[in-house]
Amino acid sequence: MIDQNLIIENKDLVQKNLKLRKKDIDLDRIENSINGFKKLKFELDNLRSKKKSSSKEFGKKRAAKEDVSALTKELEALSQEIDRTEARLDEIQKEKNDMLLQLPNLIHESVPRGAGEEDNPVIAEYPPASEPDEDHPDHIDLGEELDIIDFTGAVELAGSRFVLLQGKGARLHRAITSFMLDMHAKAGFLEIYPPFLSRKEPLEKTGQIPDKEEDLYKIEGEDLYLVPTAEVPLINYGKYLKADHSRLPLRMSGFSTSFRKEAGSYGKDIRGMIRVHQFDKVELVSIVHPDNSSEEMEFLRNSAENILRALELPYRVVELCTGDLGFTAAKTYDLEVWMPGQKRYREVSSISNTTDFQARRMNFKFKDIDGKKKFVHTLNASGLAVGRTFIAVLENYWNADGTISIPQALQPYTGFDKIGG
RNA sequence: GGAGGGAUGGCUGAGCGGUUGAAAGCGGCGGUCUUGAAAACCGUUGUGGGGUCACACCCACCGGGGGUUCGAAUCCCUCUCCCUCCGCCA
Repeated sequence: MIDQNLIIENKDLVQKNLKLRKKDIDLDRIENSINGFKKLKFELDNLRSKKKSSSKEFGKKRAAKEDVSALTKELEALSQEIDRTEARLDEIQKEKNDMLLQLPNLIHESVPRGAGEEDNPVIAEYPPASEPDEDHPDHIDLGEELDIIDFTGAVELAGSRFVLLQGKGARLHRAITSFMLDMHAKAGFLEIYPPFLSRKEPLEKTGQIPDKEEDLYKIEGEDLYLVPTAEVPLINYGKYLKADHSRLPLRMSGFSTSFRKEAGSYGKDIRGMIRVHQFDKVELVSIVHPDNSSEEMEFLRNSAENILRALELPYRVVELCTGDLGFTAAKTYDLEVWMPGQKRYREVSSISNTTDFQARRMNFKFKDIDGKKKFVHTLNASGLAVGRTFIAVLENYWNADGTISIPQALQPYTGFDKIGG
């Protein structure tokens, strides 16, 4: 949520932002709604004030055994008027809040202009040493040949867009998770193992609801959803920890299996384990002083890149342009790993600064050194998506003899240095 | 699953129909004292909204929602969550 006063005081800025995001939202309507709300709130407060003092007077009069019938009538009438005004205010407030929740975050001024994905500039590139081989096998071929991925078995159990790993495949996948968590722990992130189910409220606070509600799995008959990312429990947990300036930045790493319906991506990446309903991800989250969020974003980016560097995987860094930026983000970098089997780069991490957008939604403030309460800034980064990293290892470490080498850094975790052969 | 008990400010915990936004203690902040610190003493200290250049001031909030009443933290209903005991269980 953005500051509602911005709509009144700096409507041009908000309007420009919407234009950059190609969103068509009627700001005048929101402005009217805000003003209407304020006016009615003022009226209501005055009525309540009157009632309060009259009620006190009533108490005194009755104690003094004075006649109270005129006052009773007056108060009854006042109460009725207050009820009516409250009802109207509730309505207008709900309407106002609904509209405000539809507004995306303000874009950071450093973000490049562009219409969509195709305009995202590549800002750093560490390409593979050699040219891609035309008939390089992909993870689907490799997984089946080496008997470490069973796609049809997974379909039998859970349907399409699920995957089942076995033997060394399952162990490599687990090793990647442990490796990542250890790296981040060494860098000072507080490791968190969160619940994989979440009540609705935390999802609203971090902005998945309503923006991405159709992508969430809901537990029938209960107020519980499967989390689409550990960002939800981690950021919300950050607030629970009650930050003050001496504890910032608060850096957490969290593992969670993530569940997404992938609604709206029918036909996209249907083969393989690139886009599945259930995937593991190590997430990084920072809660910081508002002055430091840009700097922190670079720190998170570096933390995520460290994993790719340690695994010696080719990758590039892309910055999302204005037209491709997510709802809550002021600025986003994507890390894309090279997948020689697909002959293209694929996203393994998304690093976003959501500035005070989530903080406002959840009323997440900290006590600054001057004693004032201010909104924190929140950031999140994948560090990294485990399944896609697994794919990248298979495809990049494939040898011409059909085997797959294990990256040096992972060998202490897998206990073997090779799959197949 | 069965039987009870509870939810009050950063924390502990009083209040159980009117002047209580809420005692007291702890913690936090400021000060006196001290070479410095501790202790002691004095003062101060909830959140959100409206309002203001900033104050002042006004309103709301005692787990959520609803009700009774002129008036509710206090009474009634309901939901949620937590705790204790028993059963079951990775």
